[in-house]
Amino acid sequence: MLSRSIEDYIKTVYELQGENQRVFTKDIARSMGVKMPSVSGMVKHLAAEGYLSHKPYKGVLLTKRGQRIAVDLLRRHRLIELFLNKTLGIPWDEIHEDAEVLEHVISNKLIERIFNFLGRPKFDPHGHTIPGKDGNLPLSRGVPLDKVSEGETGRVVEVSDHDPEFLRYLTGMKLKIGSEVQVKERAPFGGPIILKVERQSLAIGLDAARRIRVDIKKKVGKRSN
Amino acid sequence: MLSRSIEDYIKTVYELQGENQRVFTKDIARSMGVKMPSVSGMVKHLAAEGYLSHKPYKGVLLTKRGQRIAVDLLRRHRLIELFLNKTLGIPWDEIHEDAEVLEHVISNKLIERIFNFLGRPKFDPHGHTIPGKDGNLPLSRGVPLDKVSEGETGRVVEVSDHDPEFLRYLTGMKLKIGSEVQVKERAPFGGPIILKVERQSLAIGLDAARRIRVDIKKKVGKRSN
DNA sequence: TCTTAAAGTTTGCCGAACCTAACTATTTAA
DNA sequence: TTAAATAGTTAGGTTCGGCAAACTTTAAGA
Repeated sequence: MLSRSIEDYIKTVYELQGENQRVFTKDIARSMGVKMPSVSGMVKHLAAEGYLSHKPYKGVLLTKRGQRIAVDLLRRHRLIELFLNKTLGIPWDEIHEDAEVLEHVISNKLIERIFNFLGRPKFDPHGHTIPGKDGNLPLSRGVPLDKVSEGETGRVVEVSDHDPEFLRYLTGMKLKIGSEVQVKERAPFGGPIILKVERQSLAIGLDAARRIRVDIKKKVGKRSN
Repeated sequence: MLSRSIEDYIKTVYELQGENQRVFTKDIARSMGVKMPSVSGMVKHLAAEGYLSHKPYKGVLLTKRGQRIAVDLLRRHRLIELFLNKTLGIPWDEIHEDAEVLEHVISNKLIERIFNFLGRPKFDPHGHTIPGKDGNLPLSRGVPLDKVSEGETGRVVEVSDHDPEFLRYLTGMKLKIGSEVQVKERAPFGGPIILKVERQSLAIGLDAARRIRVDIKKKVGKRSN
């Protein structure tokens, strides 16, 4: 049985490493709220156990074994979020912290019961894909909103879940999974993106737009490319 | 924040102390699966923190403060059991171990949400009363089945939840909360009790009978006492 | 190139919660 | 009443996960 702490380190590296970029001691320390020597020590341990590879002074990279643990945690996390949301009606900006704790302690048996109870779902309340029991993580749908060109219309399919403040901001603007949005205007020099949502006009910052993924609606009656 | 370990010690003392009898090092050690020196050490710590009083060589007793923590845990435990049973349909012989872990990590906010979701229930799936948020523990209903006289009829209202084997034994005999039972015969010298359940005759050992509480049905047309 | 700032590591320490071994108090029974 | 058995405690050690202080490596700029 892996300790809570070890699981958290692996998870943090997974989140920071993005598209397989090396992850540095300082970033792990900042993200976990511990000091660098603690990270150095744990990294050495995790490397010895084969969860990640470590080039001293050059950062770490998860091994297959480490990846698998991180993806399993992600499965747990997302199923727990969906479960809390569906049963207790806990809003999407409040489920993350509870799931953060529960993902480490809920038994596999319970997770599979939850999975079946929820009807073997594909997405969590933020629209994130739910990894399979086999460790397979389906690709995200859609594209980041900040990549969408003027005039295009799409449906919100996924939003970043780490910052509750951001989720409340979305809620305040009536943006949710499934909302239809049209990009009316993209201000230059990193300026806001002007959206049309439910006949309302709405300005949204670039940082926020990057955290929203939309499925572009194919224009009918016009061929693209 | 109390550690998992501290909460478990307090809970164990609570369970062992019954009607305010002193609890001994050996019993705590056996019940928790640790060695006696670990208990001595922790007891000293818990006494210093005011959770229990300790007379060396003479056992411990929870203080008001300790009692309160134990009862809060009991509330959490029972609400979690009921929640898992109601939502996921987990049978009564399997909910205990999950609840055992979850009671330590689920936030108060989540517990109160669960409480409301369940309709502010009074009993868990084993018929145990659920303590209030204020630390008030309602009395158990009914009387132990081994105290019921021959000829009397009652309804099962509560069963002990610690031994899954026992719960499966009850399930196998179609005994559940709400079952109507009549004591047909009580064998002498600690022999079995013969019950009538759903027109079936059924022999049940004294140890089992002690773990079942029934609400005696007042005989109509006859005055008692 | 050389110096300095930043990042990373090593060393040695701490507290929590466990352990074994050795010692002490209490209870029991000869 | 006293010896042995049982229960409890103390002393000292381990592992885990964290820390500060001191040192090393790498990167950046003069």
